[in-house]
Amino acid sequence: MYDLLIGNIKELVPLTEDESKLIKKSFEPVHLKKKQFLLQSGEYSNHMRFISQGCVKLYNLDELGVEHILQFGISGWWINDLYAYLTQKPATFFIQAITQSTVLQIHRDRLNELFDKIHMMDRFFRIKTQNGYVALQERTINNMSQSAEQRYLEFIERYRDIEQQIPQYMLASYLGVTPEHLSSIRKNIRDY
Amino acid sequence: MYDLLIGNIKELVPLTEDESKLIKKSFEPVHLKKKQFLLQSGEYSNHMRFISQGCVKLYNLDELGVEHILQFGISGWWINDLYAYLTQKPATFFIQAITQSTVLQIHRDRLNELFDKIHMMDRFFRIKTQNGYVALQERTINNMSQSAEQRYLEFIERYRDIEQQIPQYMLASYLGVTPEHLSSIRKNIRDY
DNA sequence: TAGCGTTCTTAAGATACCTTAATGGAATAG
DNA sequence: CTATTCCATTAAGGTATCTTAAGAACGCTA
Repeated sequence: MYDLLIGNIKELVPLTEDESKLIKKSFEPVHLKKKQFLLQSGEYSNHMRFISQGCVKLYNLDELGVEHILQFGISGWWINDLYAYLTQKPATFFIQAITQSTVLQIHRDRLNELFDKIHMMDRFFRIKTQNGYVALQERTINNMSQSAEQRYLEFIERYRDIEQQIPQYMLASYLGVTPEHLSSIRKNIRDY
Repeated sequence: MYDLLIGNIKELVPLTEDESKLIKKSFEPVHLKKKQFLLQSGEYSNHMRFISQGCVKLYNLDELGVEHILQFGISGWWINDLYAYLTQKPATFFIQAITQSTVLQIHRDRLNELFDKIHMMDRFFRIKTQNGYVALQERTINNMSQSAEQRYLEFIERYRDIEQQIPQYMLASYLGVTPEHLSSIRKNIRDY
């Protein structure tokens, strides 16, 4: 369980054996049943979270109560309401398990200790956040310049592993269209 | 000119006098005339860039040649084709001056030296990127859940200083609508 | 001062996507 | 095993936004 986490970090920065041990000790596992919440709007987000197993979604509700999925997370991904975590303000997002999941989480205080003890942890999160930023930029550009059909086709090609774990209406929410419209897009594709 | 840069860093992390000097020495100024390019698609982006003065835009062109503005940058902001910078692949974006501008830039090699010499530089860019990520997440949510009119009103309230430096058709591009549509939105607002 | 490029506006017709409502199949709970 | 909820599909009518085209206002520059 912890091997996936340490491996994830070592992909980007070097760690000594002692540092790896210290990191492992700082994370605690959380087990989630399907539909269980890891975070709800209004709560405080005091942990950085790494998905060890399963599939979760990060979403918010607009004034009309409509759900907008900002991000999915599967095994090997980090997920959080980063704004709430950084500012220590109440969360505006929900994080909920789509399937039974296991998450490794570290409290902010402990992570800040790691930042001070291990220079490479600062670097790891810098690079990780940079990569996330780049991915989000690309999504933004795609949302601006592509039709819903193009975005759908790109998603299923790129994230086949996620598509197979989520219901279609959640994918619709992520893509920014209604489930009905996604259904009709799929029909058009079937009919060539 | 360099004071703005050092001040920008010291807002987030502490620096010694020596470190500040080292940082200043590592950045070089670039002067841009209106419409001049700082980076063009296809080129390599080997510098991190800080806008000291003026106003620039980061955009790409889609298959039809339509311009999509991903980000504006004004005095005190960082701007880059981060993907191209990080991967050392050819840029897919353009960075172009909207008004006469001054940019301070640092070469990747020199920045990496700073990362090794000054732990706080890793932290600075970690925090800076986190903040950028959070802002981009919020924009993504807004794009998914709000009408063009709501996005326009939010932009002019939040970024009044940018709005006053850019032509309206560029704002339309940033908001993801046509200039004609933005014009009609403004007409509706005038008429209440 | 005239002329030209740039930017903004207006309007008509086209299209992508939404809303609502109804149906049937699949998954889940009791 | 049955009842119930959840999910995907279909279709009709509505709305937001786009496309195209034209003209007006503004500011450079010759």
